[in-house]
Amino acid sequence: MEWRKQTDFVYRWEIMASSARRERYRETTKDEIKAIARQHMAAEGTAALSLRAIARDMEMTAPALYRYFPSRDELITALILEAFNALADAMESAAAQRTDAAVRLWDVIMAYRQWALEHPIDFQLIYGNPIPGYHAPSELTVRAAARAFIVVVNLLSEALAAGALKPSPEYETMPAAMHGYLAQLSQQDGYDAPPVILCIAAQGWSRMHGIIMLELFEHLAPVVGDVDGFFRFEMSSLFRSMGLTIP
Amino acid sequence: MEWRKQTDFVYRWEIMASSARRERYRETTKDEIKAIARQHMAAEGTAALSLRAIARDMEMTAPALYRYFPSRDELITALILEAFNALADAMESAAAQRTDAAVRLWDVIMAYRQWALEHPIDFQLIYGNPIPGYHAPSELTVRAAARAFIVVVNLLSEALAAGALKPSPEYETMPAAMHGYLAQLSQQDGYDAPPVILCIAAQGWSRMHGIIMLELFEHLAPVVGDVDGFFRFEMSSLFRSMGLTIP
DNA sequence: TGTACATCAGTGAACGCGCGTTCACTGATGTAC
DNA sequence: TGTACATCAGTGAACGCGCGTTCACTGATGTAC
Repeated sequence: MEWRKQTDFVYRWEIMASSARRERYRETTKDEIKAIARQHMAAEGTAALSLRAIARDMEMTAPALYRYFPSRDELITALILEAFNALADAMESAAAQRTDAAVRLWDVIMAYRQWALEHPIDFQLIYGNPIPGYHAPSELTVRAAARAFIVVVNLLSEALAAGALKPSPEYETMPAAMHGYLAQLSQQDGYDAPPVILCIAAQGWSRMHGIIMLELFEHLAPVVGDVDGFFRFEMSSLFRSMGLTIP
Repeated sequence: MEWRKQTDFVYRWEIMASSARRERYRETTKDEIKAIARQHMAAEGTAALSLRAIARDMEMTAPALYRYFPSRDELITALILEAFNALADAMESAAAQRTDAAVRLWDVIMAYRQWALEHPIDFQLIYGNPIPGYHAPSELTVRAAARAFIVVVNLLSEALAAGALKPSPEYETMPAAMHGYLAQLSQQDGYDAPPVILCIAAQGWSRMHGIIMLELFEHLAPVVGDVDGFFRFEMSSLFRSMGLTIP
């Protein structure tokens, strides 16, 4: 049966080539589904996502979508994970442009807000109200969310090591429970940074988040007028308090 | 027609008494509708509010609700306005307990977060994703939202006047556009405070908001462990930077 | 006080709509030898 | 290379559900004199 092995090999090649083509087509269609889902959410809000509406826009019938996603919830999960990763990608690529840690940290912060403003729906999807009836598989989302946080933590660590970051003595007054948790967290993968760094990262993150969230829903503009200026001013203040020079 | 006037008077009394009773009943029912609406949103998310579901829970038919609210959107508006006012009430009452301005400011900040945690749905309703298909009448909501902000502004003004609040010189670097807007805003009713104060209020507000929003959707606990401690620590830091003593 | 009338809360049926999901199917494409 | 077979995308009908809103109505309560 020498020839059999031979032909088996050829067939396997052909299978691969063909199924790869099919696979590529599948991925394109999946991407289109997700893109249209995002369009709908942008127009009507995250909670308005509907398989039938997506199918209508794709000139397909609704059951056809079940070839690509086993249910509405799995589609939402895919969108959420993609959003978390896109945000982290944006931050990582911003961090990769320049050299100085403080400058890169600034770039990352600006990239975070920019991504949020350019993808308001994805931002709402990951950080806003949950969609009725949907429950995120937290083991997946927590890990995806951590990626973005780690970018900031690493830059802070770098700045600390370089002596650029000088944490104020007030961090010695950090609550004991929090310090304990952070000390334990710092041993986990991706988080090899002292509690002070993790605390600063959390502060920076929550301050950014507050402004962006208020900005996204138009609560901030009536109060400060120049939201962009306010954001930069607030972040400058944070940098100054850490002894970092503002780019 | 002397007697007519007499009876007219009596009748008007009776009308008042009866219609007042009916009016009271109407208000009770309206309150019940709103309470059940909140229950449903708490269970399923703000976007899941449904008149039919409310009616079912009240053992009524759905059309009956139209005696109390002309449409679903008006019910949502009522809920939003009530939430804004309840939050402002909580803050005002916290501000009224003690005497020292810094202490009262601290109390107000704690009351803000406490209200948010105790009324997560109302908080999402006013500060979270909009409900699909609903558009808030901004002329009403902006004014309702301002009440809470003004409480903080007034306390800061008081602390400034008393010499307790010492704004750092970094406020001189405030963006020009923002400074201009705040200067103009300060002339409006309720806002008689210099730009520095309005800027500090906005900073405090957005910092609180970021933490609470992340906390509400369970994003913060995995990062800092002790959310309560983190919030107090972050607010202490703000107080320290303003020269205010921490209660 | 009694009586005709007006007001009001609430009903039940209906309209027209949209939803997620299932199922048996068709027809095209790829696989096996 | 030709042919039988398997895989896969997509259809169309259906299930059972829920939604906001309208309409003509009933029956209780309040009003007017």
